[in-house]
Amino acid sequence: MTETISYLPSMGRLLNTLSEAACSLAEDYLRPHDLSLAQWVVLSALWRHDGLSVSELSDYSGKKTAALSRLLDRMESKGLVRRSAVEDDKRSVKIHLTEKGQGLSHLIDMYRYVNGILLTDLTEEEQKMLLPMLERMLQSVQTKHGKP
Amino acid sequence: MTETISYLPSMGRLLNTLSEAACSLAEDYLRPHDLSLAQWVVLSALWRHDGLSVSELSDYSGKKTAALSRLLDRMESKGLVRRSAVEDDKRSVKIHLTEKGQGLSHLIDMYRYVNGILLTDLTEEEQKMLLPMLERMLQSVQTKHGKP
DNA sequence: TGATTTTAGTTTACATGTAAATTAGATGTC
DNA sequence: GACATCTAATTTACATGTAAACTAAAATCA
Repeated sequence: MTETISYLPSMGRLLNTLSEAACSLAEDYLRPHDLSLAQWVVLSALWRHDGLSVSELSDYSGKKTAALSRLLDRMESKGLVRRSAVEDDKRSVKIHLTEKGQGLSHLIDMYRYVNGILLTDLTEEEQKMLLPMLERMLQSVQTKHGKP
Repeated sequence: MTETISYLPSMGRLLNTLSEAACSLAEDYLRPHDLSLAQWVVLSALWRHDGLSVSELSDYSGKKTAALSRLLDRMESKGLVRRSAVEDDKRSVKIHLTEKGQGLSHLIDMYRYVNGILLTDLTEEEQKMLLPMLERMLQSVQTKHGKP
């Protein structure tokens, strides 16, 4: 590799790179605990509110139920969660933490670690502005995609 | 689903959601042209500078060569690009656009479409601040991950 | 020059995401 | 009550990303 190729600033590209870097940081943090970020997201929902259904987990995590199905398979065979039937509705499945899953609940603060690093070099003022800006951007995009 | 579950604001989560939403928008844009975003990223490098090696493509796109190898397989069988040997270095492989690949070069401006939507609801002033803020965040994260 | 180390690319194994089809169980309407 | 429709979850097929092993070729160096 000799020269770096310059390209026009793409906000999407930057957001994507930044997001992936933040995810890598989270994965680094979780790796010693043999947990993936995807699994952490599920656990973080259950730590706050055990016994959610798959659909509720989907709403919370933004993952499709198809993705969750398989993810939960792995988490179940790792002994992190347990599926249970619902009396009233035989289609529905509730997900419960096992002791092992509950035992990792101190990791609920992982995102603070990532937050801290992300915001290291921003002034107080910038930090205050950032969240609403990102939320407005998300709104704009979601309006164009799926929820118009 | 009855109640929405509230959770503390995680910058990583927000960035991730935003990034994924922006990617979905890009995929929507590209779908009619039978192109994935990953493929577009490769093509966008080649449109600017045809005949890059796999390593150079990796540097440009941020993708690992392992990921590129298979991606290029698919793009090759779709007739978008062509691999060619390098005289001086038999290990190296250069990637060239085919006519079909070249013919899609008007899509190089796709990211402007996404940029436009992302920035719709930000003031001029906010837009000016955003890029440097995101770049500083990226710097902070990369310092902690892999490039310290 | 011959052995060792680096480098470029590929391959393999696995985790994850999406879309579309499938299954089983509710619901609604006549 | 019977049939049509909707819903919850799963399954399947496929694209993509990572890490680690592998291959072949170049570069280093003793």
